[in-house]
Amino acid sequence: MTPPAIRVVLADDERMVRTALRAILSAEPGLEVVGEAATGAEAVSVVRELRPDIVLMDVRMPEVDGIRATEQILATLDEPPRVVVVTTFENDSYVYDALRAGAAGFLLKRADADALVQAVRLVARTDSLLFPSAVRALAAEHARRAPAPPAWVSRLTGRESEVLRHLAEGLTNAEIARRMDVGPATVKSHVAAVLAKTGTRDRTQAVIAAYEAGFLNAR
Amino acid sequence: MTPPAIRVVLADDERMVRTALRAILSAEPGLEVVGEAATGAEAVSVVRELRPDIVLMDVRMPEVDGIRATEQILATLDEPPRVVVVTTFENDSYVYDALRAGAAGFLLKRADADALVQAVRLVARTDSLLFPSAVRALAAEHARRAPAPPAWVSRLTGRESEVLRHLAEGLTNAEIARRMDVGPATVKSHVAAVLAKTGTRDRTQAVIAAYEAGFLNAR
DNA sequence: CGGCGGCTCCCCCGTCCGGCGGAGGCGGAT
DNA sequence: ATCCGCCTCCGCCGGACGGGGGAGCCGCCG
Repeated sequence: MTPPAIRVVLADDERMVRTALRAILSAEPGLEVVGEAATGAEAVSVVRELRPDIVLMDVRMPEVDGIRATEQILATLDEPPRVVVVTTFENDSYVYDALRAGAAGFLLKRADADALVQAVRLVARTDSLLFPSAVRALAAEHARRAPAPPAWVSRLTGRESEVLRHLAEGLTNAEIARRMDVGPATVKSHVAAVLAKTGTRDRTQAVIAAYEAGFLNAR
Repeated sequence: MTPPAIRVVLADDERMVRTALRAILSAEPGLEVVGEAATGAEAVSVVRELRPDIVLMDVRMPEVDGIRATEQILATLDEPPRVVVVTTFENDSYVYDALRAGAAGFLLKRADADALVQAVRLVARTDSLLFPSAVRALAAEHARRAPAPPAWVSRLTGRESEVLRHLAEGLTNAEIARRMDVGPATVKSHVAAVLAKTGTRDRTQAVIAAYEAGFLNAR
């Protein structure tokens, strides 16, 4: 006796993509595409009705995006399906959001058919295991989450950077002077330079700029 | 003609674990365990010599941990193997480090044999795709990475919270007063209260405290 | 009804800060 | 040899800030 088929719902706003996915998955024994959706909202209702085992969810969709749809599905259903988020990737930082939304997997559209099938089977079967280079890209991306370190960062001289770090510790000029073993006047100069280069008007704004720029994480 | 077997190296400091993994993997057609290592350093040299397709790498190992070993392997070899990091999980934030090190996959020790095999095959074959609830746990963990919002957060009154947010925008008291449509004196009072409750001495330190506490993300 | 906490505002005072306009030294690039 | 960037300091000034000590008003709760 064959085990019950893995029931899959496809959510993607492009018909061609759905067709392609359906073709690939339907050709597989043990896999059954039971429904499709073209928007996030539709995905939610379709899933609610059909109760599939797996949802292949595109990130970019009209009305409600894939991430929100995933959230809603996982939040409102008792035994939610495993949601696999699908993306073209490229400039996507969606990966992280997908994770947070509770996605069970992540799939690149350029993955070959074989990998796709394998992935679906895997996700359907287990709640444990592995992830991919896609996520590595995420990690990098996340590290890059200050991808455009504002120009001023590179313009700060060594001393100015030191001063800014100390500012971000909440030190007064006098304290910074002691720590850096220079006169208070010098610190004032450096602070002034930092303010000018960061385009801020006082130490508080400079500290904010430092935080926002991820300046404090850069080692 | 059968395709060449996927060549696997096991790196784990516990012999029993290696034995178990070997037993599982060797039983699979198309998989071949070609080597073992008990330390990170050993793993690096074994991999260098045997050039496997896949390395199952324990995180916790003597001398050099799995993360570093992974880094070294990926950095020093031309065609490095896919490294799958293995962990017992539990309190691990290793996941993230593993990612950064360039691991191609992540595997829980409690994964069943079937999933393990599947995972190895998958990683061997593709460079694309998916990851697991293990990573979801990571995401949660990462989100929880400010698990103890300092006590003062809850003590701030509504107005004080508003003021703190405005401070974190780099506004002066006068500007805050205008935005909140109150007198400057009132803002001074609130600021004083914020400083007292946050245990800081000036607005800059208060802003730092707000950032460190994740106060600004809390909606 | 009497606290009590939160919000609003007041004055005074000393300090810190940031803007302005310098200046000297030093090392590397031109 | 000269210039330029960086680091080091100086004085002066006005305004912003933070501390201290109030005060009146409201709404809630016992």
